[in-house]
Amino acid sequence: MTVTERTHVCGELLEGLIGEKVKLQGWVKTRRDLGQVIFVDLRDRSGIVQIVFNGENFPEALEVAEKIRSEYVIHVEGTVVAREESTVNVKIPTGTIEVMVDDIKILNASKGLPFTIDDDVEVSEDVRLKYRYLDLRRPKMFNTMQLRYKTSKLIRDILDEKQFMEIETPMLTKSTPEGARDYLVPSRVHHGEFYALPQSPQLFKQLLMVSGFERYYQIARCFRDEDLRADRQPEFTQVDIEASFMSKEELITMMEEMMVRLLKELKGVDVVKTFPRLTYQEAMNRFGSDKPDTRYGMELVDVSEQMLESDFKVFASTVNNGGVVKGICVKGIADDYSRKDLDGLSAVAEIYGAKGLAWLKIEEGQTLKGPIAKFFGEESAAGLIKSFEAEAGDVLFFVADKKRVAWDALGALRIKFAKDLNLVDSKEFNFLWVTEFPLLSYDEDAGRYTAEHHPFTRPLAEDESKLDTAPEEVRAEAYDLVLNGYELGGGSQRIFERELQEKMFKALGFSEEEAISQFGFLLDAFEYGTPPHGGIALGLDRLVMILAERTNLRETIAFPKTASASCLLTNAPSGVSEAQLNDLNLSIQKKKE
RNA sequence: GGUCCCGUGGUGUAGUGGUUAACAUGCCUGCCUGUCACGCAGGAGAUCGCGGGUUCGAAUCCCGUCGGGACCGCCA
Repeated sequence: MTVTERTHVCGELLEGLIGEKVKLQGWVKTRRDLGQVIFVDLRDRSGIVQIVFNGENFPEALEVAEKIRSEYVIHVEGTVVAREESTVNVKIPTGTIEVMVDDIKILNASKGLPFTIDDDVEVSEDVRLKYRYLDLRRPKMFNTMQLRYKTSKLIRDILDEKQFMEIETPMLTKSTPEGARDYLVPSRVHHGEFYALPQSPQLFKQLLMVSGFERYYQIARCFRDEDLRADRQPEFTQVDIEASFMSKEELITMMEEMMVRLLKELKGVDVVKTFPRLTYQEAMNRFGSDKPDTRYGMELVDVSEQMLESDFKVFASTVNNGGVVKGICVKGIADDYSRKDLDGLSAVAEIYGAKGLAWLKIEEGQTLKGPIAKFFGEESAAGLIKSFEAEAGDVLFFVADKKRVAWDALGALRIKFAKDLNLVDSKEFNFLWVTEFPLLSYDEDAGRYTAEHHPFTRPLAEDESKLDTAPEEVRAEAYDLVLNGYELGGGSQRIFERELQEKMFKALGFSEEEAISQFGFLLDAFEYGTPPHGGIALGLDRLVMILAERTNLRETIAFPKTASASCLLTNAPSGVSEAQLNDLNLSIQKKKE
């Protein structure tokens, strides 16, 4: 037979076509061989249709059909026929019809598969990644990739409506200090010199503002050579946005509108039009996180005051030495957690540097139970119960330590309980903004201040004067967009005056020469009429991950890296030839022991 | 750099000191004209990631190593 193009796709074949001759191409999903009749579920991107080979009518076609196996790609020609009522398959949309095949050609055979192409089959992730091209055949993966495409398409449409222009920026760019470790690319032309892959298009997008584009965006690939996490890949995609003459409020409103539309059009979910805002301090104090998940309660309560006079010396002395005592109340778990279970939770707190995790069970009649209960008299027990709004059956957990440790440990414990107790509704989408981040934080190892966001972030106007005197008190005009406990994106108003930018570099411990050699081009640009500007960058992979209700970034990336940053499909990274190294004047040192 | 979990036919699991290494599914062969996770009968397929140690004896215990995963550090 001569193979010509297909006339229809599998998922579209409906009753209206009964009696018509059709040509189909696709993959064999399953084959059911009953001897003189063979049924095949033929799959293409659009769906599945049952095709039938009947030895009575078309013995030659049946003979070929006997040879086909799962995932063979075939071309078939036949007639659409209605199924008898008793043989209708209600599980598939095309279940009322089938195609009686009169001719078939095998276009490409398939070896035995490493795993079945089916959403319900559990396969370990290393096998999936090695055969990613087969993994992506699974409908769930196809749907996620489609969701990703629809997300970026909709974002482009929205930004286009608002007069934003997508402009590409270099992938081979300059390595700069600050921030994450760079991926370096050696230069062949310039002996001993390197490009860096961009950690973000930050500097270029600011320069585009100087150039007068006013509204820029880019769906940009970014690279950071740091260790991976479930929600962190070494290369990832940012929706990078920058606008001139746009206030923080205008930008926030625009982003809120964008998120509302994404949720509505992609998930059919209505979310509140104005997102709650928390200052950094408030987020940390209430949730122990700068990206809090507000779909559940268990907020942190500070009981430092109450513990000043406590008989429990560990708590009292911590507060007297400038530390804090903070706690959370977990509702109704007293009967389900044994003393051993509760003691075991200390390990969670200890990861974050806490020396321990104290707990108290609340019993009927406002009494406390637990190893430290004896330190709390009737009055202080009542005080604690009131502070936590606790009831009988609840358990209180306390961390007494430096503020940072108490935040981190209790914040993590809160997340753990939400997960263990199944308090999280994956159909709920809670956006919020976190504002007033500290501009700088002191890095003990480096012995200097580093930028909390990045060195181009504008300090809040009222804090600007403290840049020289009390750098750690300066707040940034920055805003993080948080969704369900994930940092979706971060943005800020930028410094656009040379003088202020120089001041900022100075606060970061740069000498004048260093600032000029690293960022001189930016400082120079700021002297040629730079508009006030600001912007934001959204993590597209994370956004899609949450929309797809997944908890792992690899599920939203077609060809992701493993936790050790390798690609199991291509085996990258890998060695290169001597000739390649010679071109670059590079040699490989022995590994340090 | 660190802590923890996992590694057993193609795939997913069971087996925690002596088993013929079990089960499901997939694969192969045969039979079957209405199946749709087809069914029935039979068959092949695993030196238990790798190396070393303990032991009369190791898939099982110990050490190392490699690979996968989660987290801490790191991630402007």
